[in-house]
Amino acid sequence: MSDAAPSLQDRLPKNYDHLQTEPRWVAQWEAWRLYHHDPDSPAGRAGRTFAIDTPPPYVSAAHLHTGHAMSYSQAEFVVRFKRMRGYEIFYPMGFDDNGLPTERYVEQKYKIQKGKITRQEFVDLCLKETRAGAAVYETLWRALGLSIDWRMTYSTIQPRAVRHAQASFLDLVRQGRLERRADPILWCPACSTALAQADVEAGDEQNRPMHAVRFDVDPATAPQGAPADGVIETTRPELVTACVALACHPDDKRFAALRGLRFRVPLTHLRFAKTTATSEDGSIDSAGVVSVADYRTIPLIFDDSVDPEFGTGLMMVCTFGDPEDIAKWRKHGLDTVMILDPAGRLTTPDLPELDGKRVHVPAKGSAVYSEARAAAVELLRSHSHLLGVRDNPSRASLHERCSTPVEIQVAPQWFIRLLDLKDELLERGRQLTWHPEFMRERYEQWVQNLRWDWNISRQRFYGVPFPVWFCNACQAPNYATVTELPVDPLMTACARPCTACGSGDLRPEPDVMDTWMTSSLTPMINANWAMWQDQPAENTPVADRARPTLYPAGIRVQAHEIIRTWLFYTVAKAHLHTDCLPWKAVMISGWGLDRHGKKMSKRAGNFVDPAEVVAKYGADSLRYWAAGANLGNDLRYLEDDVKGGKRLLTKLWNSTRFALLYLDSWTPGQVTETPTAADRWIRARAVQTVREATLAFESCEYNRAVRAAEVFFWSDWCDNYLEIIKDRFRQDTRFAPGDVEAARQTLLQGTYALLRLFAPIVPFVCEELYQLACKPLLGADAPVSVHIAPWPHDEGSDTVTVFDGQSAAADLDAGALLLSLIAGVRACRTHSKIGGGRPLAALHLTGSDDDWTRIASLLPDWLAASRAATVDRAVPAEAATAAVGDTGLLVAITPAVEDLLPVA
RNA sequence: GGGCGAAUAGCUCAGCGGUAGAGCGGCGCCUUUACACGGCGUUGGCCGCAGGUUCGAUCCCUGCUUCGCCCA
Repeated sequence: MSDAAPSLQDRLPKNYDHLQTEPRWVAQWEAWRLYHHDPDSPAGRAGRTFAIDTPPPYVSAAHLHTGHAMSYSQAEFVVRFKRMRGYEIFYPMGFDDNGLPTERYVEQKYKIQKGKITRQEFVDLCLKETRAGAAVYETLWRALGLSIDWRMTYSTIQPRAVRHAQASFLDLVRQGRLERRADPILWCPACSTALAQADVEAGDEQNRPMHAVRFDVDPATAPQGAPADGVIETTRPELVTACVALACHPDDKRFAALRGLRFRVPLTHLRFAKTTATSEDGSIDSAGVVSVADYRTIPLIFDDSVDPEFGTGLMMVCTFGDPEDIAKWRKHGLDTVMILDPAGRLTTPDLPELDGKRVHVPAKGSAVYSEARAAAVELLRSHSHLLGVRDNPSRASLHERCSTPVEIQVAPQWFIRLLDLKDELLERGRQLTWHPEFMRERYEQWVQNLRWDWNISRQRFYGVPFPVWFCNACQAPNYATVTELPVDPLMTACARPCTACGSGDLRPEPDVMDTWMTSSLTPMINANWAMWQDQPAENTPVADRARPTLYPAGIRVQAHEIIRTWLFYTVAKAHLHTDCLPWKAVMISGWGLDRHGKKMSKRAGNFVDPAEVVAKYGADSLRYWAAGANLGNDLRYLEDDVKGGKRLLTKLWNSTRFALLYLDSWTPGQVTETPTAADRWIRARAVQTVREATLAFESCEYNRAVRAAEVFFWSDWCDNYLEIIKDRFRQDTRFAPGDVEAARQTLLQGTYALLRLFAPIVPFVCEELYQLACKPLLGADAPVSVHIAPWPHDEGSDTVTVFDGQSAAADLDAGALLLSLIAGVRACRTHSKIGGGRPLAALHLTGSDDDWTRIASLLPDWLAASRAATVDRAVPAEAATAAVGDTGLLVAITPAVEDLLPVA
């Protein structure tokens, strides 16, 4: 027993207590300002700054689950690695607290609806909830040990972020990228707001029946012998009275005889149909009120886009059922008949049976028969226009925030023109470094399939206001100036008369911006892009000062489902505003799944509370689980895997305890070391492992890094090396002082290397052990914290900085043979039921003279590991033998006398 | 319908041209002053199916099947 045992017991208790340790380090790191960004540090001044852009989560509180903990941990593995590599890190946390998700959360929590509460009351509630939510998040992020600079926290509703969103808007106006026009737009009837293409998702496949509806030929247009009717099939029978044309493929022979005819729109004879002129600025042709004597009649158009195989091959074009309708409406200059109001109700005053009926059930999902559809089907049936109904599995387009089927409305909106930029945006996607590479395809596909310009108007309350007033006299938009930002036109009058006509009668734009208008700017917000033009002012708060060195950022980390939104919009904004990529690389993480492989979510109820896991197993254990994901792949939450993390912590604790047992009260370097075969082997393996882990971390493949480190730690370091050297520290006389010194040097440097390898993944236990076991022995230059210790591999070279970076093949081969010999003895022990702790009288080994020459240098370590006194070539005939790997050699043991006696 | 990913031991997953790996589980042994939250030994597999390329395929190519996701 070491003479320093008492003090050691105090410093390294038998068990590792994460509950006591983790909060202590959170506080200490904070006190040390370990994670504060310092642009004036040597690395910062040398241009070695690494900024990370992580998703500002919606702070609609209390929906946190281990999936969130997973993705933020994964981002942080890379941050910690980069920090140890000597980069000046910029790692802020953001909170996205504006926009629809927060509004819906507030609506549901307080059982209120927009429209039944004042705008200010509503905004106040949103702010209250977002503050509460942010606090919950921050508590968890701190508990997880995320190395965030909390001084740099931003929120998308704070003035700095609002200023960015508005400055972005004005810059796009300046570039002519923005336009306000009345166009058909995606619309959520439940949320009463316009949407962008990215806000829409495909619903599950459901049976949405096809209704066969007969359209009669207008007799006035029909020559002798012409067909009497045409039959279409539709899933939207409630929109029949909004039909403005029938369409078929030009080559479809079945409908050739219908060419030139007009058709009566069913039901429109009951009353006059109302044709609405919706245009405000002339972008829609005004059809005026059509005078219809009896039926409203419509033409047959021929269009390549009609699929002859679909339905009857004849389809109706409504204004508007889907994007295909819009395309044909535009291309053929069709009339506009709007029968749907913003709340999703039919407005057909001439048809009381349908008027006011809801098109969709307000609840989630797409009901097959809404009240409007049921009424329309009944009406069509009673007038003999409904020829049949058949099953038809298909998908609905849903608003991703509320799962309500989207409709199409026409209203003036602000659009960012993007469709003409597809090629440039595709090129940007190719310039970006993707981890993993295959995720680029998601982006490519999304950009290629873009069919809507970006509508950034939202008819909501809680969001960034447009910095715009309209002139009541001439309708011209009047923009705020950049220096006036942030501004809320609802609260602040325009500072100037109308620039177009000089009128002083201006009204604010009531809409707010799409939340992604702000979220797409996170790298620019972090760099304070909107302040780049400002004069540097001494009294400008640090948070508001321009930080152009942070842009473009080093890396963006996010999950795959928001490639089409967050990633895409951010790339687009950076392209438009700064003509570059917003970050050098992007790392795409997967989802946290439940044990059955389904995505974890609050709504589905299959979530696990990360705070509970942290309390039970420690943040390190949860992080260890998160590190198990293959990059880009989803990861199941299995408690057993978290337990595996706990096992690792315990093992690190115990092995370092062992090391300290023999390092305590040791002054390094007093004796010249003489490394044995085992020392040379483990050092070579350490170098090999560092190299492997570094390469993995470099490409964001943290799971490979962990695996490499774990294999080394568990199989080589603990199971073999530590066992081999135990005898060196005991009474054994086989080893010279230089051999013991070599073991001590190896213990210290190996432990230090291991703690650094694991530090990005399990930062708490590594810090604790570093402080206790390594720091006191590393001398005056020892880093304050393991988390700013130099990574044991130089960047940009192949230089491993532990054990002289030597990894000789001969040492590895010798070590492999040594391990085989040890395993042979262990097998013999098992056969003879003799525990590993019992000394053996002798080892016996077959083999030629050459074999024995080869293993001569291994004998001291082998005997030590086997706790045997001697080894010879006389294998007893009666002895059980074991093979030595695939060498063909056989090993046998002679137990100590006391082990021979109690054979029962 | 198009795209991406996955299919490997009972379970969860690595591997990806050269005789199949880990963890968990199972079985047996060892209570050994770092660790029983251990250790040692051991048991588990036509590496989804069918072709092709190759001296050699779990790995590359083609087709198919099933599952997940993205987009029509």
